[in-house]
Amino acid sequence: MKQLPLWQTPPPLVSSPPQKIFALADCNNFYVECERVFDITIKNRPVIVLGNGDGTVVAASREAKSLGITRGMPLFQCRALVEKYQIAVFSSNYPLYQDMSDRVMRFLSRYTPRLEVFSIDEAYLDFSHLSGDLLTSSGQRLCSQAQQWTGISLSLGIAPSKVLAKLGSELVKRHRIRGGVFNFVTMPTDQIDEILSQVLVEDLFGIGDRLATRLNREGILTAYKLKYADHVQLRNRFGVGVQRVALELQGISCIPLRTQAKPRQTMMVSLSFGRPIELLEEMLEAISHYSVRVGEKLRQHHQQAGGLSVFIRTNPFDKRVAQYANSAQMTFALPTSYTPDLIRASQELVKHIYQPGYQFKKAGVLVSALHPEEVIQPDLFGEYCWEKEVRQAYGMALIDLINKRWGCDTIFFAAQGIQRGWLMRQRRRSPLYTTDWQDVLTVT
DNA sequence: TCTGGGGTCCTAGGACCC
DNA sequence: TCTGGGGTCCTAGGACCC
Repeated sequence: MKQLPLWQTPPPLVSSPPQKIFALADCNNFYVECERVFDITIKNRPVIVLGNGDGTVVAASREAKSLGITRGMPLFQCRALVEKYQIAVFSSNYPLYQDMSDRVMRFLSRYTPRLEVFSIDEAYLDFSHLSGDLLTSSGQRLCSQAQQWTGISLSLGIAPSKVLAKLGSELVKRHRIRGGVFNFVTMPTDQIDEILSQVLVEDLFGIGDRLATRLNREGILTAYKLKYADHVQLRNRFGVGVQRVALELQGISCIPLRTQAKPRQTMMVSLSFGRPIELLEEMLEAISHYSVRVGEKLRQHHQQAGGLSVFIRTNPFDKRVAQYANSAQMTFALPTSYTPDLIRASQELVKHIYQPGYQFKKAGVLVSALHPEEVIQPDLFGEYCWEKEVRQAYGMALIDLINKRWGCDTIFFAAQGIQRGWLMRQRRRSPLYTTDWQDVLTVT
């Protein structure tokens, strides 16, 4: 007879576990609002913010959206609108946005210690400790205080799952709900279903264009249809992601709150050039320049890279020129964040994939297999040398310090080039109001 | 003339091992 | 002559997110 183990699995809980409650705090038109906090002349004007290289719109104010401008639209397509309606145009100012984001997140963390910073302008909060009748009022207080303390307005969705919470915050924006809160938790099921039947699947978090098209072909057009579709079928035909979304729509939480930031697995610097590059020499400069940026990022996060890859490509939108794209990767014998190592590696890789006669528009350097820098894994063949490691780390720290104090590229590597005619454009960036003493606003 | 940058997760397929 | 099956790891590519 089979012997029972000494320990027994505890019997299942009779009562169901306490309900989880998520709140998604989403900053409204975040980049635009960041600009508006420091420039009152654009409070009521339409505003757009352009992506790196000033090529496309990455954020648009409500006024700009109502004129027909959408996220992702190339600037040249809306230039006429910009002039006609005197739209204020900004290059993106990431140091400013990141700093404002940090302020918002610090503010949110006063409301709950269990907070997941999901993106630069969104965070999930654990609201499970609040009783049902307090959810909406607490949320409203949070929104008005955020506006007051940080200058940024929020949309808050409260629900038993992340997908529903996200949808709630979208509904706040779509219907301009006063108080800034949409609460699914205390809502009866038939009312939720009524709302879900008016939401298209492509508007759900986790369902992009491709999946939406495939789901539509199967007759699943609305969130309501997805919620009540057969899970096993969903999983087999569309993957586990879609199944999870369906369960989350039922209020069954499948995507947990991640309060501990997962260490990054990759880091990338990839930018379009201000003008196309043809010469290998220029490509080597650009790729070296990107490698320097990657090195700074690695050291800032106290990480070292075990692998590195580079890619180069022509402009896929330009049908008149010959197209070419390629990438190459390598592994370091020892993980490194030492810039000369990164430059050497990426230059070697680029030499392998570069082809003359093409007009290159974009390139990138990606580091992978990241390790925390304090973990050292000496290699089998004794290449590791502690003194050398310390000397290199010291050198890099010094360069980083100087560049931080006196400005980016006060000290730079010759490989980065001096003219840098290929650098991306960024003509309309606002001042670094919060991260550079020289740009602090003065009131007179 | 001019079309973003930086990530994550999942899946399928191949290599390898026992 | 007959030549397995299952697990794990890695990688590339696809899909998604903001």
